[in-house]
Amino acid sequence: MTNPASGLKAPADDMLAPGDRPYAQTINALREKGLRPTRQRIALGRLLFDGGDRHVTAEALHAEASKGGVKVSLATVYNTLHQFTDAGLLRQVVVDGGCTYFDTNLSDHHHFYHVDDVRLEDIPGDGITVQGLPKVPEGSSLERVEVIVRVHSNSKDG
Amino acid sequence: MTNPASGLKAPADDMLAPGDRPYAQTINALREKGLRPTRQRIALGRLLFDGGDRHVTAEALHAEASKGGVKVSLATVYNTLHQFTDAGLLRQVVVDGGCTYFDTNLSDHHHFYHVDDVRLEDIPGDGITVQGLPKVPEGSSLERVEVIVRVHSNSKDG
DNA sequence: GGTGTTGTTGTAATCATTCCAAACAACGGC
DNA sequence: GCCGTTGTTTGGAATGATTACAACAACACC
Repeated sequence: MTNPASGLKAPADDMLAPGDRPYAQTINALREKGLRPTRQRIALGRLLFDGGDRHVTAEALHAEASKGGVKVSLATVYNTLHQFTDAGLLRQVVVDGGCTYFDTNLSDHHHFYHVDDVRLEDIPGDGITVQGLPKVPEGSSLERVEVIVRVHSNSKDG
Repeated sequence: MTNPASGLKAPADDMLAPGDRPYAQTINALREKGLRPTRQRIALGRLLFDGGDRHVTAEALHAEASKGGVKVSLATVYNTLHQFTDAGLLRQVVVDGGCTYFDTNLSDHHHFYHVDDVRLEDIPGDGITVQGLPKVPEGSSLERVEVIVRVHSNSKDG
């Protein structure tokens, strides 16, 4: 568990009665990041961080929230995704001009990009190393090395 | 010279009188790709391929053409960049949701992305190897492995 | 409970890009 | 060289993701 956002997961606190403030951990995690634990942030945080690693777009998360009965505007979804990113709870991944993906997996890893399905997939195992990288140019400092493996689906029906 | 687009470079043909059809090579190169050698394509091709490797956006190329007295619409610049890409004369590089870059360097290489300047730079030397890549997922086939080294400028005045 | 601060919302604005139908230009045959 | 055919260009409208904004709501603190 290397994800600092794991504090947003559902509380393991079994002393909580069902229906009683079940998001204590979520609330604390948000507070620690200096984000007020609002209804919207809590709901989006739970969608993002309950369960495994995810790659979401703003539109997709908004749809998912709406479907789940969470009333939140698209503008707030964008705001929240950016705030979570700034707080280090999410990572932005760029693979395609069309839209921006946010990745809940913060560990050092890379991606398959399924060009035909417009879908992102973590590259399992952190065994990837990039050899032969030159020094970064004068006056620059390294932020991150991204490896994106672009793949096509070779389906017979495509 | 591994660039198939090199045929678009200015003719070395010194038998051409100045001002006389100086674009014979360009015209042939376009024809070979099944593209009618129009005034616009010739002009954009020369901007792109005369001189060293380049990374351009549609907007930037359009501005450059206009500045150089070439009358061409933005729509045509977009069309032409995509046609050149389909013809294998250009490569598209995605680093940022904001806009699409086209790279005249077709050799197997990677990029620095200067986040603060919104600028792309070839990584010199093709010595980069990526180790430990897993097989591509079932039903998928590899298109390309992209390595993007994201760097910030550590300027004192920024 | 009043009040200032922070967050949310709907809508308008922005920006890169694509779509479209009409005008235009290159080609091949004569 | 002229002409019809076909591919290309064009301006402007449409699109789609994202951001900006100003009004409204929730909260924190006294």
